[in-house]
Amino acid sequence: MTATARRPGGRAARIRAQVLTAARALLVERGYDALTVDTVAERSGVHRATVYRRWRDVGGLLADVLASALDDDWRPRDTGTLAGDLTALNEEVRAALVEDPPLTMALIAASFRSAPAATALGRFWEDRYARCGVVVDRAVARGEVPAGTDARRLLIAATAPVYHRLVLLRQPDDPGLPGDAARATALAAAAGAFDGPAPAAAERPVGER
Amino acid sequence: MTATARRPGGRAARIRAQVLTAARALLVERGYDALTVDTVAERSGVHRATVYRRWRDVGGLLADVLASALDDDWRPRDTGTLAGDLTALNEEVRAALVEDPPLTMALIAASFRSAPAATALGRFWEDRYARCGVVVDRAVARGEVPAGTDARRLLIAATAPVYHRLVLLRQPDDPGLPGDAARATALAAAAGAFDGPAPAAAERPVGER
DNA sequence: CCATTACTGCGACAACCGTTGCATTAGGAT
DNA sequence: ATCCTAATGCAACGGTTGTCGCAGTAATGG
Repeated sequence: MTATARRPGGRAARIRAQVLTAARALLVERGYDALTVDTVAERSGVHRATVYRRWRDVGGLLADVLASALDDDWRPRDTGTLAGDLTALNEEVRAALVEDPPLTMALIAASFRSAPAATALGRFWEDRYARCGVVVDRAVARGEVPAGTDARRLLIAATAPVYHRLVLLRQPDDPGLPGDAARATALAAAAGAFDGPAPAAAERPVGER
Repeated sequence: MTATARRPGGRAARIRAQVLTAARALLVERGYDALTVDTVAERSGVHRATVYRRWRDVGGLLADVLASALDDDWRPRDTGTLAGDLTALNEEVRAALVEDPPLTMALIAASFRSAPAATALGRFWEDRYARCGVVVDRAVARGEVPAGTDARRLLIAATAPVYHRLVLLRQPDDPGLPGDAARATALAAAAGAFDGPAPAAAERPVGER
């Protein structure tokens, strides 16, 4: 008696691939406003009701898209200095937030309408920040920052201003912003601003919480 | 506070007051999800079509609510130190973001669906940051930070992590967060991290290439 | 007091959203 | 090969959203 395991390969998997592909394509081609369940269903050749049953709404679709985008091989650049690494990171954040079509903005917007999309986006960022931990490790190894530096707090301090100005404040894009925030944060870190209670050089996966 | 300059007092103004009052009440009583044009219309006793014609959608309603909320007498607290002032400010930000009903979160969510709501919210925050400039002025006067410190960048560096973690990352509320971000920013400011309103490329710290 | 103008109430309408009951089909198991 | 089950296709539905034309009414200006 096998437990009611899902059927891994077959029609279900094919349908899922069709729908997610259509959702991705519509998102980059026509933007978030054109992304309705009905549009995705029509584009993918799958019936409306099926999409509603399996994904419930657009947020569920985007959550699945996000989850399926977690397994890439992205890594932060290595520029040789903490300020340089953080600047490069912030440039990527900025590029993602001002790109057109506004894919990242669309996902953020969706996260306010759908709980699944919100948690999926949180997981995505969690993964990204975890991968960035190596940036702080390198800075510690170079002696740029104290050994007890809290990588998470440092990374958030560096990137948060970029998100804040482009996403929340909706101020016009400023090419100097990534570098400014990066250098200010590096300076603060060197001064010991992020000395935290977390054990130094901790290599345990950040997935737990 | 001016709606249509054509006929300031009369039925039009009365209708507007009824609708905005109903919108405010519904927002605090039943939350953002219950705030539809139809609900507001029914509650206010004004016809659906009238609300659609004058405000277009929920975002337009919230934009008007926000605009009418700009004239309060809010001022940042004076605690005697920069870190204290920033902590107090961040505590207010945190309180606004975790309050229930989630009024601030509702306005942020609305800003992703409606351009008028987005600009209105931007104006609101712009006003708030301008009022907070005095915090930096006091710090300069006390000699805590250099005279050329850019108040805007400092304030954003201090508050952005709070918004980032509670709004974008959706991490659980952390009572220590406001103080941590405030102290780190005060430390960075004392080290001269926010010197200069528009740092040129020539002012990059040594060691970066 | 009357004429003009602007706004509102009203009802109808199409479009869209999401759900449901039922028949059919495809996968996997025996 | 045949049965069993889960998933899909299909059609219809009720509810919501947003718009429109028309008529009535309140405010303004003479």
